[in-house]
Amino acid sequence: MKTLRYGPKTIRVVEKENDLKAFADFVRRNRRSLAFDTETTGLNIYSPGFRVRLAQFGNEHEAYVLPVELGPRYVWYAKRTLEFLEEIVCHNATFDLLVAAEHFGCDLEDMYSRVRDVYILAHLADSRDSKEGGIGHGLEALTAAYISPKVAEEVKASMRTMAKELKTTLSRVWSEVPIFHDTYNLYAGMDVILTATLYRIIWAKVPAESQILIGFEHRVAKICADMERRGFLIDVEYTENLQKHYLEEQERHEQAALEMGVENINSTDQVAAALIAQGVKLNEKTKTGRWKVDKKVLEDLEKEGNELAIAVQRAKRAGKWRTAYVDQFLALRDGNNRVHCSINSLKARTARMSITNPALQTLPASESVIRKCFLADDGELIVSVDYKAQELRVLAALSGDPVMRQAFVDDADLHQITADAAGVDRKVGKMANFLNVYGGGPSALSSQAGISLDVAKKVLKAFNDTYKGVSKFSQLMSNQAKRHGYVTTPTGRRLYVDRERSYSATNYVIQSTSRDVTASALVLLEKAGLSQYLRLPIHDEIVASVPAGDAEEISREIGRVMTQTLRGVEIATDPEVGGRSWGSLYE
DNA sequence: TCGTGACGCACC
DNA sequence: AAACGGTGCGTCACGA
Repeated sequence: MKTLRYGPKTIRVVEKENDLKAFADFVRRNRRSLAFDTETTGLNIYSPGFRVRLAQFGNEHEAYVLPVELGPRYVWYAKRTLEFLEEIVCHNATFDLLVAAEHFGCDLEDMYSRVRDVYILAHLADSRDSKEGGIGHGLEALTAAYISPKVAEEVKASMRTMAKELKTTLSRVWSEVPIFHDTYNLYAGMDVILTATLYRIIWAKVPAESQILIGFEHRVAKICADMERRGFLIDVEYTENLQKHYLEEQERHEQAALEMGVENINSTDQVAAALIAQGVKLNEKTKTGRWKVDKKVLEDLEKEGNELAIAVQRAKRAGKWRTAYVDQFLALRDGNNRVHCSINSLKARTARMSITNPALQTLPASESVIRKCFLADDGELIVSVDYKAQELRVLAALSGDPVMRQAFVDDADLHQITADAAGVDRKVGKMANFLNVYGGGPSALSSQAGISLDVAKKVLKAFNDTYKGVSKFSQLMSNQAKRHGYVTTPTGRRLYVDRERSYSATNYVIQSTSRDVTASALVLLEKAGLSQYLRLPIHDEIVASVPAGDAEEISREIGRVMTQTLRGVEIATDPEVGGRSWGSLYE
């Protein structure tokens, strides 16, 4: 056994099977609670080359590092430990627990019932990222804020030195470093010691009114972890054909652009220069003073028949859709052609979820091509259940505005009501409704709707006159934000608001409460025994794959379970049954 | 060679 | 009086 020290902290590295006895004694002494972490070769648990290298367990003072890469005996000890502990403390539990489930054979549900995630606690304490004036939620940022900036810096620096010493890049260190490298082992051990320490400190930082959310968030995280693990089947043949198609299209339009003097279609500077050389008059500049060459500018030029604008647009879209979507789907699939995205069930400052690798919340919805890459399982169909006007219903519920509430009781057309009140088209009424949820002002409405500033002001005034309760509610939220620096949602979540942007308080509360409605739906669906069908949560929508024979019935059942009542307002759902592919819902 | 800001664009 | 909320990702351009 190798012993390493970092100040008063001790890291013991199990080097031989004989050392496991001491580890087992340590676990018995610390049965009540230990922090757990893994070191792996990469972040994609399901990619063919993925390996788990180390498993670490520790308390605030002492850690044990197990070289699970070296044999099943070490893996067995890690597994038994995870089954034995009364409490497992992690940072970003989903990753390490999915590793344990997939590579140690542990039961996800069993582990999650005993797990506490420092990431979740940190988010409940302050949901802001460091860029938004908060602390952030990463282990390094939390260590710097709550333990010591010096420790955080030293741990980070040690990784850089290690990469240099091994003559490799930071991203490759994790798969290439020798398993018993001192710095690597020290880092691995310190991770759990810091996690255990932060756990105690951050518990105390969660506001009293938010503590009710702790159990809830762990449940939601577990359901999302199940979805990640299940994965989403892709149509490989279709996706490969699409890849070829976009590559060909991209090259063809790039060639056309080249002949018109643009070498790099993604360089807005080059495109602007070429357009000006043609005698085109550009009107708008970006805030850093460069010519603005975005979709709208290019579309306007296309209407005038400008060939370069057409080529640039086509090439950009084909390139982006290939690299950001199609290529990624193929690269990220596992051996069974399933894609396992990462779902962060608690991400945004409003607690909204986010999905990455690939970003399945942001696939094009205007066309079905990209979503057609995803399939329901064999013998199943895609089902999508979304909330009807979720955020506006939540706004009606929280503001208590009688006109808006009644509109939803009557299932009336809220956008038309706003439009009629302002004497404008339904389209503008709809924009005004959404803009109000986003905290937008007259200039935003004016440019978005293509109406004059005066008319935009009148429309917003009409909105405020029609829904007086909403105006009052916005005032209240904004005043609370100014007075305390934060607002609290009905679910008990504290949301800090920038003082100079107090107008965003209403949006934060509405967006966050809406997220909690969808997150509650996941918990309700699991309780109802429907969670095995779930594929993705997309803000106000849940995507599922269900047996074809019972698709109609199951979709209605999912819709029923998801339907909730908030302060007397029904947050109603709209179940849809598609075909075999996800894209079938977008045709 | 890397990290970062700006820009643009995909979604709710 | 005026105030557009929340994400992820690819590329370019630039600087350490």
